[in-house]
Amino acid sequence: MSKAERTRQFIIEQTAPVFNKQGYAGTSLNDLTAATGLTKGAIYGNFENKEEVALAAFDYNLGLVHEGLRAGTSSTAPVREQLLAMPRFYRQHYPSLKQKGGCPILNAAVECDDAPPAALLQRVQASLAKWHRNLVRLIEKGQQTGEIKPAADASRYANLFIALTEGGILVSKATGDSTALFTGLDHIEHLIETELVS
Amino acid sequence: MSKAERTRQFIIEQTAPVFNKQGYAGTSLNDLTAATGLTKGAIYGNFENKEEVALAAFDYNLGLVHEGLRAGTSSTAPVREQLLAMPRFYRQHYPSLKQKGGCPILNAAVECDDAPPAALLQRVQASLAKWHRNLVRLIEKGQQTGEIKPAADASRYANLFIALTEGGILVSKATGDSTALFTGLDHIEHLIETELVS
DNA sequence: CCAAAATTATACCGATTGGTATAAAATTTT
DNA sequence: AAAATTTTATACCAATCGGTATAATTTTGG
Repeated sequence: MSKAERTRQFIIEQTAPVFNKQGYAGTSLNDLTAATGLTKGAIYGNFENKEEVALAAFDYNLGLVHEGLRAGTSSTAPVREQLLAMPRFYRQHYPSLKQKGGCPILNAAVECDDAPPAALLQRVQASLAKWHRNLVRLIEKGQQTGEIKPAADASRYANLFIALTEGGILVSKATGDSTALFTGLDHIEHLIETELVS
Repeated sequence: MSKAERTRQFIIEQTAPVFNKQGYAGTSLNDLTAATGLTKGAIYGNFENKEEVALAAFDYNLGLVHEGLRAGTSSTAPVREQLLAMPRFYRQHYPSLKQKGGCPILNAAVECDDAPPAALLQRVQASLAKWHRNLVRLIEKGQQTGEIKPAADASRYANLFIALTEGGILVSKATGDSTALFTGLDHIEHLIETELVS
């Protein structure tokens, strides 16, 4: 790992929460130098422009969530357990997520769904599609093994789980009260237990 | 209505969708003059500063939604009908809302939950609290009249309805596919019919 | 219609924006 | 350790930022 690669990683790690909190357009180069203690020269020696730092920071922020979600369960565990791992993760790690600026998909989606950069919107769309796809695959796998009711509409439940999670994070973050999120997570667990698990 | 009052209202109406799309910090004075065809002099003759325009634009955007919600039902109608009016409103008016930049509460909440202006965050918190309070009051009113099951936790359902709506708007706006929102609205209606109405 | 007042346009301000050229410093290779 | 290369710091650029002072223009009241 060369010096430049280490510096590049350092810049990403230090600026990622700043981008997540202030937005990708709302974060200035001054913010980046302040967060890293480096100068513009160091930043522009490792990145083409500000957008490239922003995109790398988004990937990093998303990776943290993805990693935490994956760490909560095993792909060999019962489907019920794998499904319940998602609300459990957000319940346990919401304080940490909140401290880092909240859900990166949520923040980035609002920022770029009506304005550039298009590259950020593409990442948001890809991550939402992946999240949905993973939930659908998991539910359908459970239907094949008989763990999940065969009549359940996998795509519908995936949409509900994502909306309840993101909507809950939004409200809880804005109000400073985690009740809204936890109520949504409770409901996700309730749906898993009563409408999905056979 | 004086000339200045008309101009002030004109500025608000013309810039409100721009603020909602580009954000309140992300909209420049240049954007305001471009959207109105006026000059800085006209804008600063009617507003103290950019933040005052932004706050007025948020109030206007919120008022449009509030007005549409209120127009969909009567306070003398059955509680079931009043509750169902909310998902029905979002189902019917989502294209129009999307065109104007989406839900103003959602957009403003993400922008100001980790950064100034504090005045915008206060408005977001107040509007979320009001939305929640209205739902709770409506459900509890239904419980007093026997229209709603007495055991139902009003606050919990209010949280679920808000999260499902906001989360659905977020995902649908980002993906360009209204399915996510409509699935959430379906579920709200389902909860009203099966768990609230007695 | 005229004069006083209110409203809008123009020109400008310092500060900050993203970005670059180049020099200094640190790393890597020999 | 010296030389070659890479990496970082400094100084600067034009453009844009929010905001203001003042002049030109409209409205408004008499």
